[in-house]
Amino acid sequence: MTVDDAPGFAARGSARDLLRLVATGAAESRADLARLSGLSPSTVSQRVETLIGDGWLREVGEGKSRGGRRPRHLEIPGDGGVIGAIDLGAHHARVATLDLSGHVIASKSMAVEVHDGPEPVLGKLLAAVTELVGSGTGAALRGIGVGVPGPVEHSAGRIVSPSRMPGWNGFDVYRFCTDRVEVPIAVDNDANLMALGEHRSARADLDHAVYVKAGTGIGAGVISGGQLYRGAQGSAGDISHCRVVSADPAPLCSCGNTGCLEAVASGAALVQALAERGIPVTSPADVMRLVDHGDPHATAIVRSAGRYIGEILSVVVNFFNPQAVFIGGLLADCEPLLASMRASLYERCLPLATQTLLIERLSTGVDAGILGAAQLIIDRIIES
Amino acid sequence: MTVDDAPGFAARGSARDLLRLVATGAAESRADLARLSGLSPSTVSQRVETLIGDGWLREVGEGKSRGGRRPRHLEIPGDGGVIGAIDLGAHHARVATLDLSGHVIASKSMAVEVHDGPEPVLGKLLAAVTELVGSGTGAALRGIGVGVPGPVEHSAGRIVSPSRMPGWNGFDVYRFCTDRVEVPIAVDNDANLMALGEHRSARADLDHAVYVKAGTGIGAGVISGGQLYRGAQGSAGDISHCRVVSADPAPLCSCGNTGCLEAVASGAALVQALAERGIPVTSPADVMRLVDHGDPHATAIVRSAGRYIGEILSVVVNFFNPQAVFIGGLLADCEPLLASMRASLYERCLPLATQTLLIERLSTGVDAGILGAAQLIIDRIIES
DNA sequence: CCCTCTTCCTCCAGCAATCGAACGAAGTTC
DNA sequence: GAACTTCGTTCGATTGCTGGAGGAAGAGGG
Repeated sequence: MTVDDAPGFAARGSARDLLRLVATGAAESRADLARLSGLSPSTVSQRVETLIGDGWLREVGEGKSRGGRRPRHLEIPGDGGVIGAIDLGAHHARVATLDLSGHVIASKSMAVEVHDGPEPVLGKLLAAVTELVGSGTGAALRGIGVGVPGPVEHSAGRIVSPSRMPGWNGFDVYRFCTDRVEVPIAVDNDANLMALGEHRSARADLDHAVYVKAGTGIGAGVISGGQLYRGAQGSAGDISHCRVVSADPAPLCSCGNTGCLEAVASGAALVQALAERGIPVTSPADVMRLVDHGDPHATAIVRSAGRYIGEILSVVVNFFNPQAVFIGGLLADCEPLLASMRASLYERCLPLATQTLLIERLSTGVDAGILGAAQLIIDRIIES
Repeated sequence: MTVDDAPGFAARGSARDLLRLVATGAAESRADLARLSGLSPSTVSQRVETLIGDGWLREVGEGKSRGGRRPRHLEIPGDGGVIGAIDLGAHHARVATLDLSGHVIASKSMAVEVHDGPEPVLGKLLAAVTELVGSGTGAALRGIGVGVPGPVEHSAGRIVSPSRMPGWNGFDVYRFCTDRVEVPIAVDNDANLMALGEHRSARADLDHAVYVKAGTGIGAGVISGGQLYRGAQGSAGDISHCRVVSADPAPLCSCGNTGCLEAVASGAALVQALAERGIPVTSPADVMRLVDHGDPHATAIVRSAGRYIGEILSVVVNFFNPQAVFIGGLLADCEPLLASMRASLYERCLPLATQTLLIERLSTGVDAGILGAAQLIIDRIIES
């Protein structure tokens, strides 16, 4: 009512927040930090002092005067350590090293098959990360963030009943990694990491947003109150098995139900549907290529996928009333899909919920997942 | 990762929280408060002192010894003031007075028709509240909480594009009330207030829960992180116009779309559907009576309503992953509806999301709305 | 060149919230 | 009646922050 509603800004001012302001380039000096964080100059000064003492920040030269004393530039030291990131997909993975400000130093995509099972896949990826670290400047590895394409019990780092990861059920990714590498490990769902990465790196001003990952599978990550929202069991955002087609004959899903979103709109589903019509595709990337070449069947099927995703998202948008919906993953690059998803959302949501709703592609693209993985580690190691 | 995830408890310890512990009967002494709030005994003592000074608490006699010194009982004074509450429905309203601990002193149901327009309806209800206050102990009125069956811009107290409240669009309920009564006024959606009331009064331990109100219309309130979640525009929880039936011919909704949840599962929709089959019903209450009497048509239609609600809720549960789903409103008393809603949820949700999910009727019943209205006012006036 | 004004940053006193430890008050138990 | 519990208060100590004074360093005007 009128007066004293919560200000909407999350409480900015923790050591993490100050660091992020420097990392994103929003602040370059103590004065900047004071202005942006709302803290008093004295508080900022003393916080910065401890951050410098702990190696999180460094003074480096001076900036331009704005009519008075020159500000002393702050930056996050490049030699303060590197963070490893793994973003595992169904058919390929992306590994990277990032600096403490969350910027990518080196990255690499590689073909892996999730159904080869956890040990060989994770072993290969950990090796790739250590190789990237080794070929770098020699800065110490501070931790590794891991994203996997299935439900993760985040607090334990274990995989729980994934439908697209045969052989991974109950596998303890956290333990597997900590047994092999002696640094902090954080494991989460790929969609959650995508959400975290895009949010922190591109639109940290949003309080409530939904990030849909449409690749071989379909998932979503949720930001609520400026933070990653996980829900009661940590499965929040998992819209892959929402039923979208009630008519028979509805496609059978790997989860045993029929008409799941994943069974009609995921990359895997599109491949299967086209293959059944005799069109030779073996991967979602093939489908995207066909669409780019103007193949009518592929375009039609991609359009309907967008409609289906929009159908489920319309419920999500009405219920959650976010400020923005982002779409990422392989299928996000496909204009027809985005268009039909938008149409479906605008058609079926409350006008109140869509009047200022942003519906966009990820701005961080394929890097979102590894950016999020790094953020997870930064959050972990920054306090103490 | 294993270790330092957030504790899940919301920060307990504000003056509000202490008061609530006393109000709900969970704590009766300073020692209880210290144990339950996690604060140190000294902090509790001094907080309690100021609360007593401000008239929010009172010492009253001593309790039984538990092997040592007897605790001094604390209670919320009955003469500290009363709170007015209005819970407006489409065809009837409930007004009440409550004490500062949020317990109902007196309540009254009355027939009103929302389509008579805002001035006459609100005028009548405000009069009813002041009458209830007048017939009480003479304690001062501290504020009035108002719930209305449509979207409310909570920060302004104004109604925005309600589909079931002709003539109310844009009406400033807040101003109308403050112009007539010189006490704090708080306005919110009826489903939000139902959620707030049930959560605070019955299950304040839940962090994430969804409260569905199924009456003449259909709405939902959301608790996230122990707090009422409103979303970006304040329309969170509004699932009434989610499309649920893709088959033709889908019923036309008052919003102009077809197949909305409200058009197939609300009380109004059930009345219309039965009337079209020549069964003489004029209100949702009639439908409930028919179901109680075992009328097969009414039971069948109520079952399908439960299934439709469950269908939308399954998306909500997958996405939001709450600990509990509660159902309230007139239709909630109907066992077949609850049963088919449960079936639909269990069938279509991730096992992970439903394995510990509570699906229940409101425990505070018809009072939930006025309980929530009082909580809104308590929140407003308690600080200062 | 000097004086004034601005900006950046630090130092210091002080406030507010909380805690821990010590202690007094009041009871129970054996 | 001595020992042990429980309840509540008092009294520093700590923590986190703020505001103000003021020093450092520069811009600009006469």
